[in-house]
Amino acid sequence: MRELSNKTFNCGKELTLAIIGGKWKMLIMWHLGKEGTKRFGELKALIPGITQRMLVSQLRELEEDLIIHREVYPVVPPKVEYSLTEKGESLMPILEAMYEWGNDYIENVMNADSVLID
Amino acid sequence: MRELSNKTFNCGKELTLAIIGGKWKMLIMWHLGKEGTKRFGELKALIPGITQRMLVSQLRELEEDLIIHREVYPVVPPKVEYSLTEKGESLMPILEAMYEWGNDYIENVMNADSVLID
DNA sequence: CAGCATCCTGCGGGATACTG
DNA sequence: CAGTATCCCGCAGGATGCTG
Repeated sequence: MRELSNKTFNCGKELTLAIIGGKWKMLIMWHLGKEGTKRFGELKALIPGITQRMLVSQLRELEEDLIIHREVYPVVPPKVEYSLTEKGESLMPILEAMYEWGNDYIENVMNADSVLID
Repeated sequence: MRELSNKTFNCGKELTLAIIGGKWKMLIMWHLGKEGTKRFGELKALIPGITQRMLVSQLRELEEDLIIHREVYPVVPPKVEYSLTEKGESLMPILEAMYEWGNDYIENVMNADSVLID
């Protein structure tokens, strides 16, 4: 389980944070969870600003943590598809709660609408 | 709202992550949410491994983001109490979900019991 | 007791170029 | 198309000492 087994946590929520906390991980999971299976190139197009290097590394870590599944098709040119595992799906309710809490915070606390890129 | 207003986010959940993502923030919120108001020194004692510098900075940021309230009593020696605001309370369900998901992950995926310090 | 002031380090993440 | 391979840098966070 990645370097996760080498680390210690004060509590379960820190482990959760360690898994979803990467710069682009929630975005990736969100797309896979809401829109289903995606190819590498599709994800790259869906996430403006991400570099290939970062997309690869974030995907690898999510895969190692058993959050996503990587399906390689032995064709030329290469075709690789990513999808959420069951464990990954089980994180969606948390992401949704964070999504709503964050949007509410932006509206009611920061009273701004333009903090979001999307 | 701290540097938060200077940054942009792809979506609400990233804002949420930016608020709770500090190294010790969830721990602090957890204690305040579960056990109520705490003094600075009590928090320090409750969170082994944290330095004074980090405790102060994490508390300041949480305060700036309106997650916790800081009550200063003008006495000698100083007495300062910290508690969750309503906004802070509204985060507890998310922390609890993360707590349970993480513990479940540790048991069923990592099948280990000793990853946790606590 | 509840801080602030400094100094320092690791590593998460960006930019760029190359390839089966 | 879906990746490696390098090089590089800012800053979150640790260590330590001082103070009203």
